[in-house]
Amino acid sequence: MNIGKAAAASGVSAKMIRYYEASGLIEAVERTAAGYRNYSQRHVETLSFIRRARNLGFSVEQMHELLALWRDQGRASADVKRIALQHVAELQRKAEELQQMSQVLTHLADNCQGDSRPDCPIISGLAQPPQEEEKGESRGCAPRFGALGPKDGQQSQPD
Amino acid sequence: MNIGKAAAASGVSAKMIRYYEASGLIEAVERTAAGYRNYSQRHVETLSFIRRARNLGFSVEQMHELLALWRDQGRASADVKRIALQHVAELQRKAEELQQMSQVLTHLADNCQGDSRPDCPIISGLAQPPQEEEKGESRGCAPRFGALGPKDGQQSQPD
DNA sequence: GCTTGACCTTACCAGGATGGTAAGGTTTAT
DNA sequence: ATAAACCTTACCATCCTGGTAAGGTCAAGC
Repeated sequence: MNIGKAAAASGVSAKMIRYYEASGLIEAVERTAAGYRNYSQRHVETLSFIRRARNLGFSVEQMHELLALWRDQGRASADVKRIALQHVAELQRKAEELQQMSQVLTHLADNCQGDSRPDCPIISGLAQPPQEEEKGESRGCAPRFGALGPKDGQQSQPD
Repeated sequence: MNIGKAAAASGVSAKMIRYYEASGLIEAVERTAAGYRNYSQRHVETLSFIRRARNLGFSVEQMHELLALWRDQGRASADVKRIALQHVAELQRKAEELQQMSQVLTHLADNCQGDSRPDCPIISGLAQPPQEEEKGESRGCAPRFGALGPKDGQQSQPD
């Protein structure tokens, strides 16, 4: 099957298939007399594997590792597990941060009247346009975004 | 404060601060007589938010929108709220997606013996086509990747 | 004063992952 | 046979990020 079919079957674009080949993630396949790449079902499986790993957020770097493990069936699964768990930790961290951000934004929206008045806490609660101090006391209802950022201590008190 | 200080305080590299400024995501700040950018605490807040949003995978495009909410004081708060809630929905969606990914990977890793045996479910789970329908019991230990929502339907039809 | 090192400025270049386009050859279907 | 659809390579573009270079500036110390 040519690259178009393989792309359709695997969900990886032909463009990316060539890219993966060029970058060494996958091996070059046989060509027809005309120079067309010729893929087998096995290749499609590999590509599907790659696509799924990519969908899961694995970097190409990590896929390199995973593919090596995949191909070398004799390898200890502990390696695979290690890589996967590393990724899980990362995913968890991101998910939590998203949740935090969502909560803050929701809180802001909850305190927003939703009418036509322009004094919305979503606006006042977040930094002003990067135009100087603007030392208005943010209308009182401003939620603190510091809650989101464990790292920065204070805010809103202009120098 | 200098760009370096602002970078350290916000977690956004000086490089990226300049990039964000050049690309219009943030406005240019005042300069000292020598041309140094001069940031206030508020700017650091904005930058911190940008950093978080970036960490969470928001595109610069989306951040543009988010930042526009804060900047456009004249906008009716209803609009702000609506847009903010859209973003909340997106945050939630992303968080859930990440959680799903995390769960799948965790599940895979849990079923991975971590010993030297080569039959690791992470590998086979990734290799297996997303069986959306799940009409066959696969091979028992195969985690369902369809849950993760690969959008493709089929593959594995040999030519 | 002057020197030194750490900082700032701009302006480039690179790289990963992906998409687009162009120019030309091939396969296939009408 | 001709046209459409496909393939090939080779560029270029994008986004975001980091690196480097060449030069200006600030804050310390002698």
